[in-house]
Amino acid sequence: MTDEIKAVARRHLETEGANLSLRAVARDMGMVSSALYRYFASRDELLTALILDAYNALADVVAAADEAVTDRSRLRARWLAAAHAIRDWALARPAEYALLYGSPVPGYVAPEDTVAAASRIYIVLARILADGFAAGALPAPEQDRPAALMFGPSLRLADALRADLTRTTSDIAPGLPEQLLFAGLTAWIQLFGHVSLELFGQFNNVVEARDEFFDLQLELTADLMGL
Amino acid sequence: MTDEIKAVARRHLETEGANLSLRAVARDMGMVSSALYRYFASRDELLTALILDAYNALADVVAAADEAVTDRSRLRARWLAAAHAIRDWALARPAEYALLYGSPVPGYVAPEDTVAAASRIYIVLARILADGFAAGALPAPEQDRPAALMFGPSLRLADALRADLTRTTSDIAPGLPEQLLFAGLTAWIQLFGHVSLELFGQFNNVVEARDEFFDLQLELTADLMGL
DNA sequence: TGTACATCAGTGAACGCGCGTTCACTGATGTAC
DNA sequence: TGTACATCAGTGAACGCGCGTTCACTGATGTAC
Repeated sequence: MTDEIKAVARRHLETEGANLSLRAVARDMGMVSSALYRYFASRDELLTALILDAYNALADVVAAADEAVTDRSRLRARWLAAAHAIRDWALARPAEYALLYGSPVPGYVAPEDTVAAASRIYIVLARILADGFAAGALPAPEQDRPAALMFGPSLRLADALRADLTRTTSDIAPGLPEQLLFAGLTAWIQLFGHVSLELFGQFNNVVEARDEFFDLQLELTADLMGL
Repeated sequence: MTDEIKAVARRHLETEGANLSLRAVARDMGMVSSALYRYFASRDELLTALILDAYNALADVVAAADEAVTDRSRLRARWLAAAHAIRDWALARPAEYALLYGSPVPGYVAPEDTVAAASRIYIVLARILADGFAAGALPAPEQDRPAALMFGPSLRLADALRADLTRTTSDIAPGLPEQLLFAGLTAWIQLFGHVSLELFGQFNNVVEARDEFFDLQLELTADLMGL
């Protein structure tokens, strides 16, 4: 029953954005609005449930795409599969993607429990790098490989940033060198930046062949990480 | 007078997001809500005016930052200056940035005239590449330079994408080779992706040393374009 | 097999609020003669 | 210098709507004896 409410609410997100209306949801279900309070204590709680579900659905989809690459040493294939899964999911459920990664909903503050769900996807992505590092398949920062680009003498990490990377590494991918995490964050920005710009309409009148464009961008990010 | 209304409305955007309320704006100005209709025909028209102003303000700031580099051949400095101007502006006016580049406002459709304003900033950015190309200061796609990364044999541009690039080039930076535009688009995604993710809270608990992080990302994008 | 009772999903009315937009109006200011 | 008129910024009431949340309630279903 709460599942049905959430399904209807998700449908409303598509047209109304995050201005989710309890009454409208109830109306769509042929119920009276107060009936929803048997299942959710407030509008914000319903919104939180939707956000949690979305984070988890996305993480599931990405983990499945990664795990579908049975030869775990094919790091590049794993990255491409995971990234495609993210974009496909986002294109299929734009409103839910916007809920997670779009402009913050005014007046809504995400409760603590969303943090863990939000980081699941990052753990999946970081594992690709961590596996590669453990297998010795990623280039060391010094080597003359594409990924080495960013670790030239002029690109020393400041102490504060190094501390961030160390902390995030221990949260998400214990043992991963900070330079690899940095490369991963760069790819992350490129990936989510791409999907967000595309979804939020910034590609209109600029790039229409979006699948091809995305594929090329992905190859770049894979090079950047040395996959 | 319309300026004062817009100023108050901008203040409201900060707290309410795009759920801008005419009545609230009027209240803040000590007026009755219907008085606003002497200046704006509807709520959407006010929103459009705010969006236009924001696009123009951002483009102005970026153009000024670029032009402050008096030696026009210092392409890398010009790119860094422009990019910093974008981020600084976004951090100073997060709500207006979100209005332009965040999730679309449900039910609001931008009228035609916003398109020209929206592309001004791209013209400024593309001019950096165009100047560099005209001066012969940018590496040819074949050269063994960082920017050449993305034009290896495995990264052929599909016809549809090539057509997009040609069209966009003629809109924004006539004469610019499509490979350079592609590099520019990649940098654009990295830049706006970074600013959006940062502003929309995705860096929380991940990267706190954001200025340093941004600087490093920018160096990367500059390398990528061969500046 | 039948009665008494508890559970609990959903109802309907109400509270108090906010919204965009319209419309006839007031009343001050400026202009023309 | 003084009167008549036009302009026009802002008013106030109203329309019709939607919202989240509360509360006492109905009435069907299941359980206990």
